[in-house]
Amino acid sequence: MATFMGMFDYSIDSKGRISIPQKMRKNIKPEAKETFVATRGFEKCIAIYPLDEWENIEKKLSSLNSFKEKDRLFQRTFLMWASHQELDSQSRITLPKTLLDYAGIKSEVKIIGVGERIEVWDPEAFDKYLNSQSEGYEAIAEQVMGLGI
Amino acid sequence: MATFMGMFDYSIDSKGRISIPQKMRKNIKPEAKETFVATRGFEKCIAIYPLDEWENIEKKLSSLNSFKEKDRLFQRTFLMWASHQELDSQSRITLPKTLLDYAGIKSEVKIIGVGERIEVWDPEAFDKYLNSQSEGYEAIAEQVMGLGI
DNA sequence: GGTAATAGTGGGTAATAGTGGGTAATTGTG
DNA sequence: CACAATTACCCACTATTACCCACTATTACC
Repeated sequence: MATFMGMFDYSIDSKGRISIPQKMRKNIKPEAKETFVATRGFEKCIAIYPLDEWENIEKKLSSLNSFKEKDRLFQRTFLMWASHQELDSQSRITLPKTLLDYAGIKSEVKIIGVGERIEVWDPEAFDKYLNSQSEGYEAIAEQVMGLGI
Repeated sequence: MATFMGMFDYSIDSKGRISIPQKMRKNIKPEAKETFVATRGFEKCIAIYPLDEWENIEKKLSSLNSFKEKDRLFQRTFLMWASHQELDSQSRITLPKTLLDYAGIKSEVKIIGVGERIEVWDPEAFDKYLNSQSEGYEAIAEQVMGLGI
């Protein structure tokens, strides 16, 4: 599994392009073929998966039954935000305007590595998200990681 | 499996033609032979399947028992809306007026990729559909995909 | 510490995707 | 059989995208 980590301040140019940090590029598998899937993330951000990771998600999706109403709703709302993007010769991808609008991104972004995916946030939105949490870092760690690591 | 995704704002011209977005065309298999089947979708939209995907649906339909009344009803209502459409030299297909009327489409449309099919919506109808859902994106994801993605 | 390599950023130009419409062929109708 | 109406086929325009080149600041290396 590609494990992305770290936090980077980058910028988006007038054509909607964003560089993928070299520290993240170097642990992308060759089978991802320089291709990513950009989609709406949970909370107000953009999520970017290398192709090989995305295919795991597609496998899960293919088990849904499109003759069921709730499955259809999820297929639609989940897939409508997604799009394939290939690295250009400068190691950038283009993010669709719909996603930039959703995430409230203007020109500066915060890129963070979150395990199997990369997230792109508007800097202010990210601060706001962190500050909106009532519980601190240590408290959440204890809840989520439970009995220890 | 051809996995269509993404959301596009397109228009229908005075002859009822609609372009198939290039991002969707490029993951259509050659055995689909530039042919699609357009039919009535679930909810207020038009569903478009590449020929090879449609054949899977036909297989499912053929497993129905036409000696049962309910099966007959479904066969009829499902198939009566369907028609083959081939791409023209500009990568467009013509949508029958019956379908456009059903979906309430005037001239602007929202095209969304939903896995094995492409859906065409009237923009307002699509917003209405999304807004009519009581649960948000994150909540539905958790329900349908279980423990998270 | 100085120099070379490279990561991140910006922008110009050619290709092409999306859109619109004209004319010929086809269909079906009176 | 002639006509109207629809459909198929072709050509043309425009906005977007893909591809390429260029610059600067940081990082790696000797």
